[in-house]
Amino acid sequence: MNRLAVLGMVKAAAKAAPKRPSEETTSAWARLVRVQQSLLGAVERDLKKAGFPPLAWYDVLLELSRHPNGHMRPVELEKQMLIPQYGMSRLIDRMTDAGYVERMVCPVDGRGQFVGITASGRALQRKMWDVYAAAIQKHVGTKLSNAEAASLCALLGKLS
Amino acid sequence: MNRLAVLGMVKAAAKAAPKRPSEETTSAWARLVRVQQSLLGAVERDLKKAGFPPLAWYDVLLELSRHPNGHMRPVELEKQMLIPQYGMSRLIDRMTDAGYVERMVCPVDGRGQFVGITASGRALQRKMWDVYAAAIQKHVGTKLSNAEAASLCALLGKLS
DNA sequence: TTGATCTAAATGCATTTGCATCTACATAAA
DNA sequence: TTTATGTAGATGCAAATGCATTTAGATCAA
Repeated sequence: MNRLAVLGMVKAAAKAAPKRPSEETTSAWARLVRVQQSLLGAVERDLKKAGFPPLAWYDVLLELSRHPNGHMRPVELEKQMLIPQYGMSRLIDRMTDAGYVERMVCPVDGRGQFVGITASGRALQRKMWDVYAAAIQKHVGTKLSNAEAASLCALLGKLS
Repeated sequence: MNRLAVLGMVKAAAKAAPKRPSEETTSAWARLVRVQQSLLGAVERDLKKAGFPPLAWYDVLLELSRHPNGHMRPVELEKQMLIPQYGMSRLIDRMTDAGYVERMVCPVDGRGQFVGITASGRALQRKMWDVYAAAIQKHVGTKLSNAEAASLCALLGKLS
């Protein structure tokens, strides 16, 4: 964990230097990085304190649980979660060892595979959500009105 | 790096369950995590592509360069950057090996030390800022007006 | 077909992170 | 003082990550 992205001075920005962000842009960036790091850290700590695995595991379980038969291709998961290929491969290793997912043969592509969520994976996802939801509420819900949350969401949407 | 924080369903939120975030809150959270991860990844890639070390190094250099004599206590840096003590200790190791900072004795506390930025550290900070600034502009500046950036910044401020 | 190229996934090896502990000095209480 | 407790920083070891490469199957062109 790290990401602090503090800003460099913007003094020279006025003199028509190309590609220099405005102060508003720079401040927004700095705060985005800082706040997200701090919130994410807090949420991860809450999960760990409750005895749960990291958020990445939850993300995998949720993705899988939302798919038709509870299985997806690793490639899909990579794209969805923005995790590199080898990272996903090993995450699946660990979650398989823990019994929350299982590797299955992929009928449509001999190179590929399906990763399926197990019953205990579904159970874990539900239990984690209790804690995760409480953490989101504590760290975000109590600090923004619904209207503010909605506009934050909209602004962030422009950055995608 | 990972953080995807997808949301769990909020169906039950209406029935007065305690501590459940609203949909607005949950969506804002999900987008915050996702967008920040994706932007930070893009910026880090830009830096690496330009042959520079990770953003954390820049953060250290900038902090140091902004302080009176170019030095700070490691503890201060930890607090500023939200990095754990052992993480900072090792980051300083690496940056010292690379010649960008140096450890100095701390006159006011025999346990502690000062970390000072070197001339080549200052030079690196300036060169990195060129690339970093361009990246911020590309990934944020071109997507938000100054007014939007300012209100994003304000909303994020409420989350601290 | 056959060979060239592309894509899915795994893996060896080096680097980084996390955790727990340790050392050394500081501070405060007896 | 002496002793207990607290704080700054380093470090051994295990786990996770990043990078480069490999294997195996798909796809496409000749």
